Amino acid sequence: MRAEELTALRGLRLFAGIAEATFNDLVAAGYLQFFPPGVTLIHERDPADFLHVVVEGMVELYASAGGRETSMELVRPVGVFILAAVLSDQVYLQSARTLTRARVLMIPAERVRRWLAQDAAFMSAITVELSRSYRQAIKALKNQKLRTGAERLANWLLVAAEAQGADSVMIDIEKRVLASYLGMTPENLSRAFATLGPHGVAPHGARIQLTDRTALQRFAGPDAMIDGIE
Amino acid sequence: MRAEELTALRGLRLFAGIAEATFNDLVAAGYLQFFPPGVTLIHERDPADFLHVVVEGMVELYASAGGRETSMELVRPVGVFILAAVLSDQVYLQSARTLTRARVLMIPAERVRRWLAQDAAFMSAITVELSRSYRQAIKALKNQKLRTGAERLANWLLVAAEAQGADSVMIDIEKRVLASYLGMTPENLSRAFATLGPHGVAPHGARIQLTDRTALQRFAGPDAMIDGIE
DNA sequence: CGCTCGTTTGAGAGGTCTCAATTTGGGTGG
DNA sequence: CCACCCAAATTGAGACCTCTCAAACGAGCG
Repeated sequence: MRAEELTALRGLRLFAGIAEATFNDLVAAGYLQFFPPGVTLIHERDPADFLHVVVEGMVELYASAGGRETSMELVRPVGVFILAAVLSDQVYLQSARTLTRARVLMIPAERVRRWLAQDAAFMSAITVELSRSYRQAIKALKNQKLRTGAERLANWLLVAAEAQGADSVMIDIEKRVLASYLGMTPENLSRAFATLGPHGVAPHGARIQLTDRTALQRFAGPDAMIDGIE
Repeated sequence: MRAEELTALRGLRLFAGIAEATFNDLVAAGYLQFFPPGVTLIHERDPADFLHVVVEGMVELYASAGGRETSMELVRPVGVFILAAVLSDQVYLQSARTLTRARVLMIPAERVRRWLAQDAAFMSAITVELSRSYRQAIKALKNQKLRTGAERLANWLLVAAEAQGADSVMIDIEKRVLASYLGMTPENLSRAFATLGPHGVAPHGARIQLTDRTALQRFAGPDAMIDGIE
């Protein structure tokens, strides 16, 4: 592993303040692997064997039921996923697949649980990370129950514009994935973009021009208790 | 506090295995109060001052945005709520109000955080509870994104029937609250019941007769990764 | 007995989905 | 370098689901 990657890993909330020995052993016990795009890393309903850390590339968490499927979360470096299943030694509630070529560190669940009991700082960091995940899930649920599709898209664009610090948003995932993440069909995403036209949104392929941020905000009704990132 | 209530509290996952001194101090520091129905206990956006435990009655967690409101969770004895906000010293993402006359134990957040650092078993128990809450939120999100309203109702009925161990389900909350919890309007809940008619569901006021469990299951498509309780 | 509030029913509008056809854009092989 | 090809994205039509507004119904309470 490259030094800068190690540094990035060390910077994870999950490892904040934990003993050097704990960190080193966890990373040493982990398998760092490259995966091509489209590979399923974990399957819903399987027992949680590894804690996964995305070091490079992008991973999609998704879930299925009754023949339908939906995107639950998009994980970018450096991000952890399926922490809860690992901690309580249960089955995964979500599946995960690579969206791009990706580098993933997989730490044996048993090892995580062992250090948990021995390193109070690690336990503490995990609690923080778990709280964050929980609150993010609550926000996603509110987003889904309290807004229409077009409103979810509008707010997503505002957050993305903020993150990219520009007057336009570059969408670096397939629109079908974005549609699923926002809880709609690809067809509906296209129509949602059309709906946002009068509110200062002009799509040019993957680059979305925001010509009137104020109008978009008026339509979107952003709310820190839904859109806020912690 | 009555002895049986203390026992019930002690049985909470949250307090499993923690030191007697920790438990006693937490309970002693808490305020145990009766509230009439319809009282708002906590407000979204307020800083988290107390960890709440429902000892008696029922409490609804709900959230608002853009003039809309939705029911997020129904907490019965003995249940804890807003744990994540208390742990990370943040604002509440949800509001809470009593649905019935209710008895609630409120433990100062600062006290919870203090013991957290001192009692490893308490920290561990909190991690378990937090994991459970997180997974429940993920399930709720899947339920919302992957099912129609009628399907959510059908699965809710199946779970309730299981819990009540009968061929009929007694709904002990207002139907408008159930509708909001299931992510629909009261009008739509009525229509959802009508939709389930051909699948062995016959409502008689608050008592719902399930005349054909097999047919209802076929319609509902129950899934342990959504409806399972942990 | 009559009021009030929750529930149900009805009608119409808007949102969302499916299926199908067309267009666009990126990648490959000639 | 270009033509082709495939997958993704868009557009269109119609059905279904869900919401709003309005009115009728019914149970509980004064």
